[in-house]
Amino acid sequence: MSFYNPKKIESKWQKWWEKKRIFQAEDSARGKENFYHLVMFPYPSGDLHIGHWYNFGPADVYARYKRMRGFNVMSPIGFDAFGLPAENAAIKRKIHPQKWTMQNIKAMTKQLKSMGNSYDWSRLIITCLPEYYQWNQWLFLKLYEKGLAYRKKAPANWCPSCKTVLANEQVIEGKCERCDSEVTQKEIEQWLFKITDYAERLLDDLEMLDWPERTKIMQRNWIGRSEGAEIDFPVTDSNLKIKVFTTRADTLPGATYLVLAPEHELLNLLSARILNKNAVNEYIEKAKHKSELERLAETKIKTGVEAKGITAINPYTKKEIPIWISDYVIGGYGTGAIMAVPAHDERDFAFAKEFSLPILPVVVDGKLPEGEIKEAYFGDGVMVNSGELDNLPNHIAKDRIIELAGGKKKINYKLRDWLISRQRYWGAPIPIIYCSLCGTVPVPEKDLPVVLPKIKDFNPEGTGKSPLAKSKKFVNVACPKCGGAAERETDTMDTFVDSSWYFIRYADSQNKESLAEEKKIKAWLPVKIYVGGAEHTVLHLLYSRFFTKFLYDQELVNFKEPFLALRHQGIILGPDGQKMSKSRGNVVDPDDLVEKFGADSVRMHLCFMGEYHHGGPWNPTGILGVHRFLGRVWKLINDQRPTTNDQRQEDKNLEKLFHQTIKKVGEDIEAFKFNTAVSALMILLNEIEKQKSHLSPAACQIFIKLLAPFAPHLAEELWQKFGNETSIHLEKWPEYDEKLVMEEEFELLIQINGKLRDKVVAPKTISQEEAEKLALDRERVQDQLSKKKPKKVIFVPGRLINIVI
RNA sequence: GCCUAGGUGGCGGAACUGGUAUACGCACAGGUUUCAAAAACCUGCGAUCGCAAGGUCAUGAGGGUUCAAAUCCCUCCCUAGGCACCA
Repeated sequence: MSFYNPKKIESKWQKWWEKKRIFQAEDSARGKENFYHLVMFPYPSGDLHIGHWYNFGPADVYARYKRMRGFNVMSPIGFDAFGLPAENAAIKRKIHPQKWTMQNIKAMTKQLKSMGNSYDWSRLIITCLPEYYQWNQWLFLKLYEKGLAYRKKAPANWCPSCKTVLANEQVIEGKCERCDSEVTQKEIEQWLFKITDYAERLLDDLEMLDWPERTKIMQRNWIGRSEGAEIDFPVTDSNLKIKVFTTRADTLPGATYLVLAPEHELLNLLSARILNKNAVNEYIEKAKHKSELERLAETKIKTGVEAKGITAINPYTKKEIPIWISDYVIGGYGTGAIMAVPAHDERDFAFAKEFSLPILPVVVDGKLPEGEIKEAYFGDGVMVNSGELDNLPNHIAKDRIIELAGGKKKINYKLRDWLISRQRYWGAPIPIIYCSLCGTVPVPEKDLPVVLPKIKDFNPEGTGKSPLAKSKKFVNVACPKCGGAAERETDTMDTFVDSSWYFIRYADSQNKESLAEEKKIKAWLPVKIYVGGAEHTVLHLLYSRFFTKFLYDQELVNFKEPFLALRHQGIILGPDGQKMSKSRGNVVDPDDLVEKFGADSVRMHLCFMGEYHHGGPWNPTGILGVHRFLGRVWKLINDQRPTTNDQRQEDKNLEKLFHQTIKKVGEDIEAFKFNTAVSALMILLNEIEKQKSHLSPAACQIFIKLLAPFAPHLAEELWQKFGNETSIHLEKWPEYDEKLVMEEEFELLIQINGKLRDKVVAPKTISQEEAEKLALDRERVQDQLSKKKPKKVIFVPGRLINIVI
């Protein structure tokens, strides 16, 4: 008798699966429906951590289950290989980003293979290779062609000391992470994708997705549709107008001043008329030192300055009102200016209080408040202080006011265009050439890819440009139009561009002629189920949806949404309940666990830990439970491996439990409730052991099959010990008998006044009369009743009877 | 401040549509086995009163609805994740 030794069997089966190409997905398989199962591809940061395992392990349980349910499953894997850490490593450790990245990929591939997941490695994608990113560039050109890629000045975090652009991540409390000097905003020419053109569709199509409701809500909020009106406020003694967006046009009569964002263009146009130029400029300068988040986080104290010398006219009341500047108004949202109605908006109210500005109520519920106004009123009511519209309900007055003020109705979105320019080396070059004669010229398709050149110096250049700008060989190029001297764009693309379409590439990852062959796209896409972290609820998922819709419009794909179903895994914290990090020293290394318990135990423990989307602190001893369980399974099957002509039958109750377990495990995997599926298997094993009876070969094989998605190596070993020569993972999932799942008897609960007093076994179909009789005959019930008459009897068929006295 | 989840034994967590709260596992305690330890196996394990039978109390706190509430409603407290003062 051998002991369960995962080390002996796991690598053996991993190699066998690879050799036999068990998990390589054919583009079509006879009689089988294609099923595209996808996990979010990892960034090659160095080591696979337990969080990766938590994402990939249980997701693979699902993939294997689907395969056994008769689907032709494709489960691909790859690496999201461009990004900031590689460039940081280059600067810090003098190692080329390419080398660093490829080293990490090599190490992580080895770790990934040790998990024994059913990946189709033949479809591997590495986004930093030209054969991948040329299609990034190709997509850029398509977007450019359709007017959806454009260039404009946009702010970037700027460290004046390092003379470099910083990512948000590199700004720590408003300071540069390297040199600690204060970060400011610098306006530079950058490329953007016009995702806002798709706002409506991105919002509407959420309806058709099987996604977690909270993820949909977050996307809806991010897109942020609001219906309102645009109203022009003429500037006094000028032809200029200040455009304002409002959802509460009914409160226009109460707009007692305007507030402009510090970056509002009008401040430049009218700077000559501003009397307190110094104070205004100082305020604008200060605002540049705040990140948008900081500006918006200052909830209580409002700052601002009046632009003295310029005023505007309220287009409804025709009254002259002052113009203020404050950073709680954001340039990038709406029109960058608001009409302030302190009586009916909380923020305006706080601002008006701070600077003693007039507060004029125009909508009241009941009668006009007397004396000082204590808070803003947001509800509905009737108009007051509004001239001819007085006494009209505000929602009726709204349209009249828009009309009278010369405004027009408008739908506004919070969503902003997607800024894809990165002033960095380690990314896909943007395929654009600037010619002094021809202007902006896209690189012709035939010249793709624009290969990222190998350079040696990754330190910032000092002008805010990418380190690529230092490579004369790269920059200087002949204009594709006129042949004259021209220069290449030196910014690279946001890595989110790479990950916004990678799921399509898996359908045909080796294709050299196109992004992917149409036939193959049709065979596999859209993704049936996508599994990954909740940290991607907005950006990655929204960008992927945008790309898909764009490709749909170009008739390059035939589906509108990339991921039909979505599931998130939770975050595993360190044993101390804190986020895992190397500096805290609370990182759980999956390699150690695999070494000690085997991959099967690790993945099964991750399944068993708790609800999949919850996560939580890592329990260092908990894994022993499933490890023991697998050892017991090993012993059970090995001990009583019977001959194939064994005709023994299980006892009735055990047979019933088998069928119930088949049902439960299948349904739970389908619902991503891996924890209760594992528990059901444990209950079944406990019962088998309790009975101490030998199992029939059929029962043994059913048990192994149920275990196969969770502990694939162990299951394969036991399966083939039975004399089977084909992989268990291509076997059919066992069926259950609906009749055997049903119970004929149950424990009737007997309650008195809602308290449980007794139980009695009864047939499932027992009627109320019978149940009542049964209950009232019980001694314990008689004692409780003690001659009192039941007032009321509640009977829940198949469950309980409650006697109220 | 806003949005979204959550809060159940010593711990991770179960609990269908409101119907046996604490499944399954960890830890712990006692036992079997052993020269011994480990492993394995068996038993016990929410709190409290009781010799026991059994009772009473417990799902963040407080109220409510109901024959019956972890589950539904209201108020409050705490934790996590997200955020964009969005006009």
